[in-house]
Amino acid sequence: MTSDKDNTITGKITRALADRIIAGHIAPGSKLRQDHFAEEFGASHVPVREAFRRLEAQGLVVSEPRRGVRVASFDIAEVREVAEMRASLEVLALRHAAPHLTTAILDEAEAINRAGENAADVRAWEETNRAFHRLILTPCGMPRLLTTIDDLHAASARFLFSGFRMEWGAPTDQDHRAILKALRDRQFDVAAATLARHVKWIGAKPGAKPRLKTLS
Amino acid sequence: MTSDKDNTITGKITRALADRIIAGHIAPGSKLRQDHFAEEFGASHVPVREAFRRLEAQGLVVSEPRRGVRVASFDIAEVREVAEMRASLEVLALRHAAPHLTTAILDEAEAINRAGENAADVRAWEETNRAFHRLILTPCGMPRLLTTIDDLHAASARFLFSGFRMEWGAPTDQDHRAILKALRDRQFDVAAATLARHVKWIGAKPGAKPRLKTLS
DNA sequence: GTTCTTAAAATTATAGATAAAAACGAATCT
DNA sequence: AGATTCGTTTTTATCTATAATTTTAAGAAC
Repeated sequence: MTSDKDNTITGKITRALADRIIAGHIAPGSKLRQDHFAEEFGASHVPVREAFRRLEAQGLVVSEPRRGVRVASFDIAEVREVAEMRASLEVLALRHAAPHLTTAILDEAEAINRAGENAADVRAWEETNRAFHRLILTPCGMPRLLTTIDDLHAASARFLFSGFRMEWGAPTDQDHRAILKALRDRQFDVAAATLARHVKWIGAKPGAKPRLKTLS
Repeated sequence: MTSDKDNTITGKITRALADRIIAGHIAPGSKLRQDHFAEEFGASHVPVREAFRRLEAQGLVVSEPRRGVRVASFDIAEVREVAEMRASLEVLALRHAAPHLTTAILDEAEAINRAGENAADVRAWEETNRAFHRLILTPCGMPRLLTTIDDLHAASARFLFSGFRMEWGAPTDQDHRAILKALRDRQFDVAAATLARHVKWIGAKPGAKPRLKTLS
């Protein structure tokens, strides 16, 4: 989260490109030409370059000096890496958020969870999934941790959208329910363990086709 | 960790500014004026702006649109936050690195540790401390995790250098030795637990003067 | 047919210039 | 006296233009 509302052109380009990359609209490894996007957004290439730097820091693009930037490609190893990082950090966040979780928050989380079960497509489901995690983790009051988790969520979502269509929904929502129940019962260790397993499961899914190329 | 060797002007400015901010040469909250640094580095302000975006992602500066960037200020809460994140992530890295740790690596780590005991000043000690951690964690083979840890190390170092002069050295090096011993004995859980305590200790140090202002 | 060299085209990286927004200060009004 | 408004000045954000570097392609030599 770079800023509250970033009305600057750089911010708009950053968000637009991030959305496209995450949605898989632009294939991994594609060259991103600054003039192209400058023309598309009706801007010069200077803000485009600044947007590239932000995306680079987010891990969505890789930049080779004097050679331009490409959409970051990821293999199954990196997906697992992101999943493990998420597991560690979300558990940390949950530990600190747990004491501040009110019944109202848990009720809202349950509502989001129910909405996720009826999600029409992967995109909508991912939206509610992210909302769920964000809701129960935000009370930890650790902004740097939350932004790092957000970046990891983006990477996860990218994988989720990229070509591989697995059966999504049921199992994870069961996990969500189990987490909420443990939180209501004040069994924080159980909640944390369930959360860790839940997050890692995404990366360890055997059904994932490893047809993603690694070019670096 | 933007690139291997970043000969571009943006890279040079980024490193120079990061060093100064970490070393405490520029006070937290100070405005960073792009023209000023453009002139100092004999460059235009475009690469300066790109450097700002990188530093922003690293958490070293905060940027308000149309208002410029300021050196990020940090209070004791954020120091603890960074310490906890480091603890979680370094433990994760160590768990994956442990199986690949050779005797040669551990010997080198011990040599670095010895060098750290004779460090003349805080700066030199931090250098060896970072080298130690990096050496035993790199074999995990998780690049994203390692760069995130590097960023957290930078934040930690910033706190270490900022005004507060505590007795450094002895206790942490004992921790380092304990970690190495546990690794040699293949007691990975002990090593991980010691590492976590060691990292958190930095942030929890009661001797730290909380005279750092938070302006946000 | 392959490979090396060389030239041309495309693209990146930076500089210089312009417009717009915010900070600062002075003068005026209450 | 204090507050407020208006204008000046500083600084940011962006655009246009230029230099340098890489990639592409063509042609010649082997």
